[in-house]
Amino acid sequence: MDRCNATELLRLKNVKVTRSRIAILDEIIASDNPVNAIDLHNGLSGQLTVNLATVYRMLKLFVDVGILREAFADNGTQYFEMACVHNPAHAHFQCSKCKRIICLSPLTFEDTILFSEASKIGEINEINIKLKGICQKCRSTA
Amino acid sequence: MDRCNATELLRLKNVKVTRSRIAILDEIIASDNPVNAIDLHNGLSGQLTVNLATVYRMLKLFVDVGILREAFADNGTQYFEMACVHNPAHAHFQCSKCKRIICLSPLTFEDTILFSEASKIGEINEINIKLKGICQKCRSTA
DNA sequence: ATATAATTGCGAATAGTTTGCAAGTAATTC
DNA sequence: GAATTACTTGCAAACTATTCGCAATTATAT
Repeated sequence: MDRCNATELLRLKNVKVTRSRIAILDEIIASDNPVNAIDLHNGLSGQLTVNLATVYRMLKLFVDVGILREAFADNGTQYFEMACVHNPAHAHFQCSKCKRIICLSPLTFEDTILFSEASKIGEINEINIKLKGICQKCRSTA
Repeated sequence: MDRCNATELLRLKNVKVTRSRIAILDEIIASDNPVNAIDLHNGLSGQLTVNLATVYRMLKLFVDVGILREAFADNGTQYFEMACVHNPAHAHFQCSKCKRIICLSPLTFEDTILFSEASKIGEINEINIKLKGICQKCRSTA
């Protein structure tokens, strides 16, 4: 799977390139699933440490400049994912039992027909779809 | 628009019928938009007062027994709506500027084709779609 | 009417997130 | 390469939404 380069991406978006930002953004780029602030904060490997408040500030900044999108909220926690060309918009499935998140295939043009009504109401620039249920594993284990 | 009767609904779901529950449920039934705990707490008219913690407990209970569904989360706040026959599942549009929420038309059978992939992953029992953008009003005002 | 079990109010706790401010650091200019 | 400037960061405290324990209250079954 192709991934973005953190430094290039930051530079491209005209935000200052700092050690901390690269470290956090690298984590997000490397993750196959949406991430939250606390995981990112804990997930820092090795010597570098980034304050949790700073992580939150980064997440907000990254969303503002279009590096990230908010994937979904789970139980009052915000999850984010890359908003780059390598990660087109898609729905998420969450198992209510094991809480596991699965990213579904990118939304297709046909899918967006679903939103024709909404496009009459306004200009859509964010689509958020979350499906909840019981995954196969949990179903067979039950 | 047809609406449920709070007392009947509570009885039907086998949960105890109390003054407080009726008051809160009545508010939700009467609302044309998803509601949150604090609005419900503030929205109590007249003499009856229900503790905020109790409102949260009710919301959780009502979701558990299937009276309510979680409509969406906005900025860390949960919004709920009736899950009865009068209010079939539907997507929500939110204007990022004026924050107004608009309920879209009920999801159709065709819409659910979108979820065929997910149904291979597990049994879906909750669908959550939120669209964000700028509504016509805000666009013309800008 | 009484008994029983569930519900509620209250206060305090918790979790996630935001903010102010002083100190630190990246990028710019000389 | 050092000085300047504006942006970033750490820290501690504030804030918001939500949850919890416990004692007092209340709905239903007897």
